[in-house]
Amino acid sequence: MGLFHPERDQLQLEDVLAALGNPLRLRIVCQLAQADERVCGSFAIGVTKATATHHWRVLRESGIVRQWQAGRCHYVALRRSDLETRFPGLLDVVLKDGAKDGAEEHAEPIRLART
Amino acid sequence: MGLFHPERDQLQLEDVLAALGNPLRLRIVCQLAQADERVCGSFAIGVTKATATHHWRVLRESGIVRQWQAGRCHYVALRRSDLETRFPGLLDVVLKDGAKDGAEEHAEPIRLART
DNA sequence: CCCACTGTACGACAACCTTCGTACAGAGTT
DNA sequence: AACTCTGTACGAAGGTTGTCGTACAGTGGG
Repeated sequence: MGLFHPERDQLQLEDVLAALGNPLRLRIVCQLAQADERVCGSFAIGVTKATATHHWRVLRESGIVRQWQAGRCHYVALRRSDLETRFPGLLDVVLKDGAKDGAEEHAEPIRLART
Repeated sequence: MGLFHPERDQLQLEDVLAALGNPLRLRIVCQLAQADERVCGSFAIGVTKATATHHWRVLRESGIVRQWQAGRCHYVALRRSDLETRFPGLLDVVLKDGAKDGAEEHAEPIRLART
């Protein structure tokens, strides 16, 4: 069950905006921007694994993130250069705004709800 | 029955992105950007009046456009400076992308479906 | 080989979104 | 006053989204 990733020139602005137009996904992207890559499970997003999988899929299929498996974990990274090529400036706008308010991760993470 | 408009400092990036994350509204915004203000009914968007009202409301309540009544018509305009102040660069990104593909209005407008 | 761990697959459910038709409200015209 | 025109209000239908629980698949460690 390979993970679908759209090619850079298939990215649709409308899909990217729709993916970012959700508070949870917007926070995830801002958190992710502070590292080059991270393990999916390391995010303190306060939803179950099933829900998290759903949101990762939306982010991946809109072309915002790339995911790959390594051992038991899935890694995830922002597709910075692809986004910058197709929609120059967009990521800057989003991240700059996210930096203002609660983009920082909690010192005491919420972790997944009920595992 | 006044039309609700959020203040500039109440605008939420997430709402703006969600509003733009719809093909119809994205096209409307790109068309609207080519003029300072326009009559709502002058857009060739191919949906009924009721549906158009819905989309104008989403755009208005997210803070992307301002609407006001003059005589029988409603006028609409992009809130360029408010958007630029709160999310600098965002509108540029969106309009630049919209300029590539079908942002131009049809010479032979579709007009409303079934009036 | 069996267990623990990370994440996906699937099915369910409620909430929301998009669209429409119909009815109505307000403004201008005749 | 009656009519037209633009757009809103409301309710309904159908689709999509966000969330969850449960079950399963793949990997690595004992």
